[in-house]
Amino acid sequence: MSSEEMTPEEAAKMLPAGAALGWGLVKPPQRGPKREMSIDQIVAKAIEIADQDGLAAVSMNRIASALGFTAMSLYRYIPSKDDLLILMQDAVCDIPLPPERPRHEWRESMREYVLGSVAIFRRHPWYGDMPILGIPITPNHLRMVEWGLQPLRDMPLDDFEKMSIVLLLSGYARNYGMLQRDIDRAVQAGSSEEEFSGINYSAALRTLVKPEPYPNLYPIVMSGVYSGENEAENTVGDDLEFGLERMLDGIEQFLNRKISGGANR
Amino acid sequence: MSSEEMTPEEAAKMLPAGAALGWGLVKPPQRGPKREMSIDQIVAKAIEIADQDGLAAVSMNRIASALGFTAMSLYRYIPSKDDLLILMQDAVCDIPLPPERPRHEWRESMREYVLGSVAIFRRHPWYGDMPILGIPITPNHLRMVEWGLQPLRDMPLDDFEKMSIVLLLSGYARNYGMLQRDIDRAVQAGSSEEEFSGINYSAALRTLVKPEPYPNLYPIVMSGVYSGENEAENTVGDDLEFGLERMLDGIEQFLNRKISGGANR
DNA sequence: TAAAAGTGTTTATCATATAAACAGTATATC
DNA sequence: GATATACTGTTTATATGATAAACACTTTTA
Repeated sequence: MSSEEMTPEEAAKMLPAGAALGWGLVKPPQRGPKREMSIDQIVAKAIEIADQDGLAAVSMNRIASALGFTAMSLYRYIPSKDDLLILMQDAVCDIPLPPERPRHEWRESMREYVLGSVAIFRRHPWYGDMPILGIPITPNHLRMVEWGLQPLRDMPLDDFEKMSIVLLLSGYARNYGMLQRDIDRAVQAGSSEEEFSGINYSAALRTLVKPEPYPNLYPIVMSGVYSGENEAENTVGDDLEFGLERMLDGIEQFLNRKISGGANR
Repeated sequence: MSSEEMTPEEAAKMLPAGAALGWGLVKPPQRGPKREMSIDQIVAKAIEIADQDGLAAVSMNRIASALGFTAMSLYRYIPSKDDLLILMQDAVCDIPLPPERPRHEWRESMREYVLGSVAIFRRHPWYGDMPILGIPITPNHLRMVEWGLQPLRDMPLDDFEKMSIVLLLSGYARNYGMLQRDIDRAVQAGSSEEEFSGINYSAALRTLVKPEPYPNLYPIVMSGVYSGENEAENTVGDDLEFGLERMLDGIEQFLNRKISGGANR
């Protein structure tokens, strides 16, 4: 409601420290000894550790040690671990947007957006483990939202509808990204030897899932489809693509109804 | 591949302890002193604490203290905290399925399923904070999958297609449930006094999001739609419903194509 | 009537985040 | 140029977590 101006410095105070850092709103100190590290360096190392050993392995100690310093030294750069996590999240969203396409290729644009989002989850398996604290507020993360909005630019949609669609697609990307990550993990684990012992629960499920309280699930467990065994015979091909095309179809239908002017209920 | 029989006892060994407990595959001990607690009691208390103070507040100590025991006593019932989390997750999925509807009301059935799933996230805000470890393998959680499959029973779909659709809908429910939870949290926080200070970042975003790298996002931030300010004027009404109807439209179109026998590409 | 299995407790260990105090260093102002 | 100031990275300490090990006591089984 208030439309007063606001300086970036004031804005910084209203954001979590991690977000303020991400926006470059915290000026590096002028006096004192020269810094031996940098925020970027710390974040990069944290991401490296998370990529390799998971989010749980990211401790202040581990990061600092890997850089040759003590845990406490990190607090001279980043006020808390939560802020570090915000910075990590934002950092992996720093990917270049593809060139804009003509309006009629909006479906392909959206596919690009969703696939681009999913790629983050695959590249950084821990990304999906990060708690969602709220709407995106960091620069690169917001650029992902910008990406999602781009294909909708010249569509006959108001702001609410555009956001709803981006929400739908980004949510889908998140879901699918996490699924994909789980599959990657299972493949990694399975390729060793425990494929049949611990990770793969299908044998146990076949014993436990009875037609009794699970009439619809039962045949799917028995056929091995539930636990993703015979992927070779998968008629759907790619779950990502299947769901995505369904959603794009639904969106297209909504657009058509809007354009032809009918009530959209 | 192997289609040998398997006893429930053998199945139990292949599952995480929490899942085995959930299936009732761990027989209570025969000898020794009478137990003063029960697994159900522990899980119920853990859920109570999580509902009230969030998942982070759930510590073995806190649960045990609330029950009048020491932290270590819990380990006589549940082997690890991870297993407790599995049990919590399964417990809140213990909701009765609604009566089955005739085939032609499949859209309404799916709405019920999605809304039912979303309700779990609202009732138990911590539910969305639980890491997804893999496909559902606990009894109540699997009953939710069963619920999602139910409307598809007599549809001309193979197992892969059915699972893809349930995956799509359950993912959507999860996403929307977490969004709804975030809104609930913001409302709770905002109703006190910090509505304008910390939680609400819209003022800061208006300063930081420039037309420059954010041409499409910029107007949406400026109009206040991005941060969900003027919900009163929201044309979409309910984000949940909007996205859900788009998805159902997409699914319906897929079904129609399938029925009319055409190639679905 | 043991022996065995299991109870809840106490004590101890090992991470973890981070506060506080410290000795040294670069800059800004006089 | 001197010195106060704002830093630096480190050391030390605290608090909070999960959980292992050893304990004394209690039921049931043989």
